[in-house]
Amino acid sequence: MTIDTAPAVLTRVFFARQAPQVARDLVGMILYRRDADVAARIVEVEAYTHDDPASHAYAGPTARNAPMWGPAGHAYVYRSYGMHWCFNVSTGTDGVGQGCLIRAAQPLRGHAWMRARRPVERDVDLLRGPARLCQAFGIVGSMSGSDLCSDGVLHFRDDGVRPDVVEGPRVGVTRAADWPRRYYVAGSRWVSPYRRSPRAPSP
DNA sequence: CTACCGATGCGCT
DNA sequence: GCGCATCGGTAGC
Repeated sequence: MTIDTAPAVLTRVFFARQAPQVARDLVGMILYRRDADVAARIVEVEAYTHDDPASHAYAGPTARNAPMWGPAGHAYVYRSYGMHWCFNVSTGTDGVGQGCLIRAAQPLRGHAWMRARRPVERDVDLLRGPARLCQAFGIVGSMSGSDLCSDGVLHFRDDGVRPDVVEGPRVGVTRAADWPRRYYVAGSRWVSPYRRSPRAPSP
C-alpha cells in the first residue's frame, strides 16, 4: 500500500464542521505534499474560532485572515514573529471565521526532501512545532488561500489510523490561555513541548 | 529537562 | 508604536 493511492483524501465535508471537532479528528490523519511525495502523521492540532480572543479571526475579517472566513478546506498561512510561517486549514461554513493550526507531525515519507529544507540531527526535530513543520514541508505565505481539497500541492489523507487523542490548553497564546482547544496524541514524542505564554495571566 | 532572551517584520489600533 | 498562534541558543539544575 502506498500513501498516494490507497488512503482516502479528506474532502470539504470533513472540514465544514466546528473547528474543535475538526481539530480532534485531524489528529492521526496524514498531511501529504504531492509534488514532493512527502508525508507525515499529524499528532497535534489547535482550534481557533471567531469568538475566541486568541484567534486571528476575533477582530473580524481582514486581508490577512480572509481564508479563515471563506469556505472550509483552504490554507491560511501567516507569518509569525516576523520570520516563521504557520499553517492552518479553514473550517466551518462560508462566512464564519474558523481554522485549525497544524502544530506537529511524525515524518512518514520524504525525509531527505524535508532535511534539505530543515537540516536537523534527529527526525523528532523535523516537524515538532508549527513553524518547523512549515519549514520542512516548504509551506510559505504564497500558499495561503489555496484549496486543500482539490488537485493542489497539499492535502490530507485518512488511512484509518485512530490514535487516542487528548485535549488541553494551547501553546503560546496570551489570551484565552486556558481554553482547552489543543488536541494531541497523549505521550507522543512527536508532539511539541507545552509552553504557556509568559505574558498570559496566571491560571 | 526548564527558563530566559533576542531576532525580526508586519498586522492592526 | 505595540504585540505577537515561534524558535534556537545558552545557562543552570
